[in-house]
Amino acid sequence: MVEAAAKGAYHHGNLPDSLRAATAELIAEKGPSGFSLREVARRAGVSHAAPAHHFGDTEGLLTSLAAEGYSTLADALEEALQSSDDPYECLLAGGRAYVNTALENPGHFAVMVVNDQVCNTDGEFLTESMRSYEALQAMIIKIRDQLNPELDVDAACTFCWASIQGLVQLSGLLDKVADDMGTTKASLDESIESFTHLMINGMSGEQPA
Amino acid sequence: MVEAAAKGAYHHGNLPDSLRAATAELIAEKGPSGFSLREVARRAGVSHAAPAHHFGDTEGLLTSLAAEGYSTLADALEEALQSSDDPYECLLAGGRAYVNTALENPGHFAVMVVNDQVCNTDGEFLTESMRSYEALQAMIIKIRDQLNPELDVDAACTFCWASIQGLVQLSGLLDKVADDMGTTKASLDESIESFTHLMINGMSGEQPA
DNA sequence: GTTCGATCTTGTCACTGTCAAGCAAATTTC
DNA sequence: GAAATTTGCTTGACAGTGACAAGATCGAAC
Repeated sequence: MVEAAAKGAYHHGNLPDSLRAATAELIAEKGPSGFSLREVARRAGVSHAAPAHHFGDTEGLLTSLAAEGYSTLADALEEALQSSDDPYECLLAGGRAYVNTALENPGHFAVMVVNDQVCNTDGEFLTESMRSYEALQAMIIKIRDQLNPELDVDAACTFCWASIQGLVQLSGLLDKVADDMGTTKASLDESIESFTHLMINGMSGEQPA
Repeated sequence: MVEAAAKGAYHHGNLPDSLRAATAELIAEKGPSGFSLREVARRAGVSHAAPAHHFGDTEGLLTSLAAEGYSTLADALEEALQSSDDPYECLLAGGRAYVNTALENPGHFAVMVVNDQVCNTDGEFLTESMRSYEALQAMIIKIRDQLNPELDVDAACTFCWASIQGLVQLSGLLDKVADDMGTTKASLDESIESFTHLMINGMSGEQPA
């Protein structure tokens, strides 16, 4: 507690962080089903039972990884939220932030989105996922205030969240890593734009220029 | 091949079907991570290696289950497609069909949506998932023809698919089974309506009555 | 410099997926 | 209608897994 960095200086250095990193890397490489506590321990250079000491069990480790992912996502969304006052631009920035974060953290997102091994009542998990949700909510409120005063904010939030999450999934970002990160990223950028347009104007609305 | 029903009459009766059913039940009970080949074999009353004979390995069994799920979904979507000529009513019927099928087949949907243990290049899997996608596409074409001639059908399909899939996920239909099926079903019905409205009119559009 | 608690290791257990070999029943072949 | 063959399933084995218990080792506090 004396030094700033000393907080994380254990025998190993900082095992919890190393274990999370190893887990993210492993899942990004082999997919969620390729995960194993023992392999993670091996990669971090510790014995097979070391993870249990910090995270209890598999669920504990994966939950912690998911919380870390939501924390990163929340930061990105909050930044996007303040990037513009125009509701369309703001939502677009949010979509880009979501997708970019997913691309940069495939191992995290694989456990964040759908994973029955994650405890979604965990404190830090709840805090960070709520922070992400609230950033989205603020974007939707901008839309309500400037475009449609009668908009049901809750319904719209669920709608946007589901849509963007579905997009990330459909793009195959969650299984094995996209080896063609380049082309994936390019087509995703287009998708984000068409999604944003459709979310705001709907399928019956006028088309973009 | 002589009799109609004889095709499935093995020692056990019809092991492949029994194994799929046991798998769906097990996953619905304990979630995808609670699945085990040996537990499935136990429930079907056969030895631990019996499944391998029909499905090769875990991936084979889960892929087969996913294909079965998409087949059911495609049937439901095709029925919804023909339920109305009104594009809004048709899409609404499609959304209801999707959600109802998911509710009635939680074990199937848990492996259909996101699962790196499913081989998505499998023939039957491809056939049935394409059949589902094409039913949705036909709905979107109705929208284009009657509401918005300039609609990008492919983009709209991806959008709808992602949205509805995201909704099913967010509703927690894929983890553990919803024990409160009643209330879930009711709130889902509302969600489907608001989703359909938002997909067609967008967040900036006029609100429903 | 001893105590004490946090960090990590070693050893073990029941369980898992997969493979190889064998058995039994059904179907074919003559 | 018996022999041969294919199909359906069982038994046995092996390396790997998650979780637990007990012990070792290190850092810090006093």
